[in-house]
This record gives sequence, structure tokens and C-alpha cells, in this order.
Amino acid sequence: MEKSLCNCDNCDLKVLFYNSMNAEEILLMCDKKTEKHYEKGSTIFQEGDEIKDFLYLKTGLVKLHRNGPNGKAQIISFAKPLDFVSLLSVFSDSSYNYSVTAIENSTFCCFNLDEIKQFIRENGNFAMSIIEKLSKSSDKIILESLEIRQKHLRGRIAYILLYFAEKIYNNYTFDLPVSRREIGELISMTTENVIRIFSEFRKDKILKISGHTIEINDINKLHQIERLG
Amino acid sequence: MEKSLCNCDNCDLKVLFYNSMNAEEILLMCDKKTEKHYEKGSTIFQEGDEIKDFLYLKTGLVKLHRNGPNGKAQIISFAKPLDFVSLLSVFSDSSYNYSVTAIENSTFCCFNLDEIKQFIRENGNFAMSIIEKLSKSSDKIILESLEIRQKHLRGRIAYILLYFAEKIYNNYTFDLPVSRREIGELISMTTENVIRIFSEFRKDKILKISGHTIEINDINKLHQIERLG
DNA sequence: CGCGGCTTTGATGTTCATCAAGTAAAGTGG
DNA sequence: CCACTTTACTTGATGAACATCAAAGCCGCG
Repeated sequence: MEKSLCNCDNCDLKVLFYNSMNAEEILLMCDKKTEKHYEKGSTIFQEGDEIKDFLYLKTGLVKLHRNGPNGKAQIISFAKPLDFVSLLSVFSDSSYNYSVTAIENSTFCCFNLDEIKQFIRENGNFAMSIIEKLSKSSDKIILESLEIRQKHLRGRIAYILLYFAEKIYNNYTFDLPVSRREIGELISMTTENVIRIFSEFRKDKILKISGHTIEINDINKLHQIERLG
Repeated sequence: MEKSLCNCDNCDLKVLFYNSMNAEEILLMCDKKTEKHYEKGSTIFQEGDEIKDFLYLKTGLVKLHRNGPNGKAQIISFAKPLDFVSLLSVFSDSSYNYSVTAIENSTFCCFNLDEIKQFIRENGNFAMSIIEKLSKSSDKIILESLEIRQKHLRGRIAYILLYFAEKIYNNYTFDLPVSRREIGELISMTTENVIRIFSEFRKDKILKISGHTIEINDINKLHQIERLG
């Protein structure tokens, strides 16, 4: 959790985030920003923590998760670089109603939330950018959750495999960054059934599996299962 | 779908929506606003329609819904007065990715979206109000969807009954504004099972049912089922 | 009156969670 | 480095939860 000033010259966020700022404003913002690094497996914040920062994932991969009232763990979403992480809660509550944990070593850009809010008030274009980004992020999570609710288990597994391949790694061969249990927590099914359906897909020659390494062999069939399952 | 200028003096939205405006700005906004009335059952807009307006539900009850890729209908959420209806899509897309239909006779306050966006740029406090409202609405929908995914059918029915009683009608006796099929579409289960579990709850003396009129007799038990089911 | 949509119940089979038991892999302390 | 513990993975058997199919009654509406 070392802290250091960010070198904004090489910062990918600039294009997106600083769209609406002039050079002077960028410098100002840059000065107030810190970078924080988290090791794989470490907790960024927990359900119930007070919201003081506005966080933006620069590198790595994290999971947003919570505990249901029945005690069952549930993963809300994964976030990859340039996704908001401060999404839910941040503008609607004073404390987080979900936790964030690093799945891979991750770096955050970290702003003071009050300063961000102040800047929203002062800079209309920045406000619109935030609204658009926030809106897109929410839409995506809502749509994904609705889709998963309509799918059978096979469809859900197809969905998550294509998600990793096409949205996260841009490659039909990849290393699963999460356990079978975590996949179950994300798409609302038991660990055993995650494994069972992986095996089915392997037997049907749709996948090659060795440990956490997945190779999707029959992309069309997987897409078909995803759509109809 | 009659149009008329809104009488802002008696408008409930003023407190919430115009929080950040001075008297002059309110008058300006008021001038540009129209009210639209929709009869029960009529369509406000459909999936794919271009987004030109910013809509706010003043009176009535509507459903936000969509069609899954498999062709199955799905209700995303109900919206009651003072809820945003222009929520999903509006700031993130150029066309709606869901439809809105009136469940009860409904009246909307209707603004031009571009003018709203312009006002967001010009008025920082208004921007923050919009962000907070948008954020709260999204959070609610996301959380509800996550909760439903973890519940068994009995828990889902308990959930939706308590939702109508406590969130919509503020009364443990109420008329269901929707069909059994629509309830199924909202909480992802078949019409038959909605009916079956209604019957179970009736046999267990938790409910009295006659047609669309529901009376919740055992509130504690229903809450318990909602939590653990 | 007849048609279509909503409601209800029962019978049936599929999908899925749970339980159990075993193997493999990964971390821990001596 | 090895014994030990824990956690992850895997498969099978079983029963519960759920969807589907079928049939019938009800009601509103043209």
C-alpha cells in the first residue's frame, strides 16, 4: 500500500478522465492525486467503510462483492482498468455497501471525494463526463444481472467464459483469475455445478481445461449456448 | 397523451428537483416543461426509441421492461412518483434499451434532454443533485436484482408482496396492480409458480387473497421468509 | 355468444442444490 | 525440506426445487 505521486504524462486515465479539463486544471488535479498499490488478494475496502476517496482502477483486476442477508457471499462484478470502482454508493451513500478485493496486483488512482464533488460543481463538462461514465457502468451491471437471471446454468457458464475471453483478456486462451467457487458466487450457482458444467463443455470439445488455463475451442457453440441457455 | 403546461406551484417535484435552482431558474425550467398523460396499459416508449426527452413520473405507476435475447419478457423495475424513469440509457446511450408501460394512469413531467444536459453543465448544484438521484436509483435496482438472484421462489414472492405493501402502497392490504404473469417476469419465475406460492401462503394463513386484492395477515412470517428464502 | 387472456390445479420430468467422499494442490510450521 | 493442515477441485448419488405440459374454469369484450 505504498503511496506515490502519479506521473500523469503516461497516465491512461488522462484521455478519458481529464477530457473536460484544461492544462492548469489537470496539474491541479494531479497534485491532489495519489496512487495506491494493492497486492493480489488484499482488501481495498469493506462493506460499511466510510467513503472518503474516489477510486479509479489504473492497472490490475478487482472484484466487487457483498454478503447477502442469508450470509451467502455474492460477487457483484469484476472491474478492469479504466472502470470506475467507486461506483455504487459513492454518490448515494456515506458508506460502502459492498467490498472490493484485488484479484490481481492492482494500482488505483485515488482522489479525495469531496474535492471531486467540488470539481463537479465547478466544471459542467466534467460533471457530464462523470454522469455518462457512471450511467454506463450502472447500465452494464444492471443488464448483466438481468441476463444472468434468465439463463440456465450452462448459459451462465458460457456467458462468464466469453466475458473473460472477450471483455477481459481479448484472447480465447486465458488463465482464469478466480476460483470455481468465485465463479459460482458471480453467476449465482454452486461450486459443484460450475465444475460439472466445465467438465461437460470439456467432454463436448468446447473447451480445453488444465487447472486455471482455459482454451475455448468451439466459439460459435459457446455463443449459441450463451444466447439460448 | 394530452399536453399542457404544468402548474408548478403545486408540483411535488419542485422540492426535490429544483433544490438547486433560484426562483428565476425555476420559472425558466417551468416554461420549457410539458406534462403528458398516459392511460393505463399504454406505452410511454419502446426499446430502441431515440432518447429525446428527460422524463419524470409525477403521478401513477409504470413498469420498465425489456425482452431477453431468448425472447423472454422481463420486468426490470416498477417506478412510482418521484422516481426517475429516464434512468438507464439516458446519459449513456442515444436510444432506450428498455420499454416503459403505464400500469396505472400516469402523468409525466417532460423536459428536453439536451436542455437538461445544458443545465447540468451550467449549474453545478443541479449536476450533483442529478448524480445523487441517478446513483440512488441505480443502486436500488442493482441491489434488488442481486437479492432476487439469491432467493428461492418463496423468498421472492415474499419480497415482492412486501415491496408492494411497504414501498408502493404503505398498506398491508392492497390491490395488486399487475397480473401473476407480470410478477413472474419481475422476479424471474413462471406464472404457475407465482400462483402456486400465493396459494401456499394462503393455506398457511399468511395471506388473504381474492382476485387482485391481497391482505397480508402474518407480516412477521413473511419478513422471515423474505430474509431466509 | 364465442374468443382470448388470466387464473388455477395436477401430473410429469428436468434442472439444480445438497451431501458425501476422495484427490490434488497450496500454504504452514518445525 | 518434509509432515501437516487447509483449501481447492472433482465425481457420484440423492432429493428438493422448479419448469413444462395439459386441462379446466373464469371473466371481459367485441
